[in-house]
Amino acid sequence: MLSFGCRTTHPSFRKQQKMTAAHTHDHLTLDEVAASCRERGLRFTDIRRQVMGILLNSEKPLGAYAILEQMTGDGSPAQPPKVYRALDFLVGNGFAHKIATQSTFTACAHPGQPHTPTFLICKSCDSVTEAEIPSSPIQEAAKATGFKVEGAVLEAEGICPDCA
Amino acid sequence: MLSFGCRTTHPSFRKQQKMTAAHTHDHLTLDEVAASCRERGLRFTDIRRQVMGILLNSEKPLGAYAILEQMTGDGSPAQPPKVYRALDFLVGNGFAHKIATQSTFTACAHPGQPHTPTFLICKSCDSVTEAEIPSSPIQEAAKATGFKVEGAVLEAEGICPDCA
DNA sequence: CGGAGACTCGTTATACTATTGCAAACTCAG
DNA sequence: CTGAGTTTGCAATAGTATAACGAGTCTCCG
Repeated sequence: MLSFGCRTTHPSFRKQQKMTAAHTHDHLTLDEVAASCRERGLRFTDIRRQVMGILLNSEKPLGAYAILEQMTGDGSPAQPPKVYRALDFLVGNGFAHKIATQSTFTACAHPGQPHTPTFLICKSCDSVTEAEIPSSPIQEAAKATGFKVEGAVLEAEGICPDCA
Repeated sequence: MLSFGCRTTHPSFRKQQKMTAAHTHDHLTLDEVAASCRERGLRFTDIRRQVMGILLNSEKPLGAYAILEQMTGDGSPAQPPKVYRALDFLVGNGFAHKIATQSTFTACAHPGQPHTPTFLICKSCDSVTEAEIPSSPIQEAAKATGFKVEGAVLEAEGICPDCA
């Protein structure tokens, strides 16, 4: 079951969740990220804010160079390390996720707690939904072998409800 | 629980499984792949055989260009498309897997049935073990949302039993 | 204040991963 | 043989990510 507050790029799925524009749990706001950083003693710099804003604004996950293209604000031609460093920060602190099978990045839909997101990627419409699996079965499978899991990537490709 | 016949790159783990050199289920042989191709009407060409051989021979997953480097047999400098086309064939037909988080490839450890492998990647010794999760939890999580899963990637990073 | 240490940023260059496009060669059934 | 479909050779290019290094900035603490 999807947790409440899941983030999906699929417009009509969002409608199903009966979210409102005013107070959506679809994702964070920049101010909330800023507050979280303040609490945790992290520096939410201009570049990081800019990248986070671009991710929050996007319907779909974005590649690093797609983000780069949107960073034309300051006049100087943005360089890759700028984006990758910001993404490292955002992913490392749980504000965004990397989708490994696509080499794209997306804002986190379940902020607050460290978690292992599951991404459901529609082959037909390219929408990506961040679901949450209650108790990770990977943990169990690994535990049986003595492997200590510190982080996991779960990504599924298929057909979303609206395309089916 | 790990299925019997799991393939791991970790030497001492292999020892725990009490595998023998003579008749190991650690992985396929080239002849078995060839036979499987014959059965299914697939063409197991020289290039594909060569790439499969390199994967089977390797302790660890290999990047496409690492494979390329080992393809010096025929004199002509091997081109990337050569390797990628062979890998597409091998992965597409279940003889090998791609490890998305590393952009590497490895021989399949559970041939015969289509399956969703789980890779346990040790941060310490870089070993990679292919485990198998009985009933995919992703399937269940997705089913609840109406998402139809056609393929999934499960990869966990952590510490293997021998490094712990 | 002011110095030390840690973190962040700008910049250049480069490494690594993967695909496109087209023509030639091969394979196999009819 | 012949034609359709597949595989290969080859050249170029697209896309993703990091290395290295110096300069600047923040914060803590004396």
